[in-house]
Amino acid sequence: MNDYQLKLDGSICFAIYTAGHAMNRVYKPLLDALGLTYPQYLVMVSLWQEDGQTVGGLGEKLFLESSTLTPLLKRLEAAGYIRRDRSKVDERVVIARLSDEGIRLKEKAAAIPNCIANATGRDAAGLARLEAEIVALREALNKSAV
Amino acid sequence: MNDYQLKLDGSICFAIYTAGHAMNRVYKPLLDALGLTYPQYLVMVSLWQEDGQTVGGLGEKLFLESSTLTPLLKRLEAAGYIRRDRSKVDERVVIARLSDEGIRLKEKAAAIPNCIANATGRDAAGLARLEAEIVALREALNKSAV
DNA sequence: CAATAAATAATCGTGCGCGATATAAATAGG
DNA sequence: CCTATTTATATCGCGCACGATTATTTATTG
Repeated sequence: MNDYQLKLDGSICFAIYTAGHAMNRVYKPLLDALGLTYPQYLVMVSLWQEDGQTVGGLGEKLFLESSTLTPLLKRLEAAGYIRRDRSKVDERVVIARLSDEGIRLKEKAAAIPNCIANATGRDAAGLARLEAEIVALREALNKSAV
Repeated sequence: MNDYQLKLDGSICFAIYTAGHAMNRVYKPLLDALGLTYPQYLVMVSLWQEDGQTVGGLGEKLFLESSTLTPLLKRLEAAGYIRRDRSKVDERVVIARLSDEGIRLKEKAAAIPNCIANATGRDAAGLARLEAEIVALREALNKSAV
């Protein structure tokens, strides 16, 4: 029962891979205006939802390692959007907090989700349904990976 | 009508972004056994379907730039899986061809699509339907991007 | 047919993204 | 307490991935 062939078309993984690139191309001009990359934008969104998160906490939410986040957070700090402070309670922990400029940036970013939604050409219900399916796929893959 | 908020959950882009990472984690051990990365695997799959493709042709299929493909193809060549030759007809063009070892590698890779399909926990029909939706999303995004 | 434009790869710089490893702090055990 | 282990972040090396630029070849045009 070797049903699945070595092909690009018909491969859900290739579809996700290329959809991710396509998505980045849509975000790029919008994020350039804010001086952010997409992963940096994700960190900012996470901090706008809940300020003062640890590196590990952000990593769990965004599925990223400290080896990715540490330099990224340093760049956000250099850009003036966040501060990075060691926790007083536990000196191992680093906490990322929004700066005033980082807080102000939220308003400039507010229009982005609608721009992206428009670019997909789908209505809210269709997007929500598809998003739920992709999240379910992600969860299945994450469970399967040892 | 500012319906869409700055949140991670509910964002189809974040879902795709993280699903791509999850997918990579599943592929990694399978591809490590072949000495390939996922983008390298995509090039090999493309060449197994049609040997002797130009850099530009591969770029169109895989949605990648020459600045990504050139070094990647050089690594595949260094690994002994392909050769890179200038076209005799048009000296601007570089053609990637499978080596004997590259041809043999296809058999070792044959089981991978089934492994991945199993990891998704979905049946063939469900995967095909979801893949079609993600491809449609990709096309919509690519059209929207100027 | 020579000057110009277009096409094709390649190069360079920047920023992910991860695995492996290191460093330092906190906790556990004897 | 004092050592051993665990935890949290940081560092390093490698491979994408892209935009901007360059080099070379081919096609076009006056």
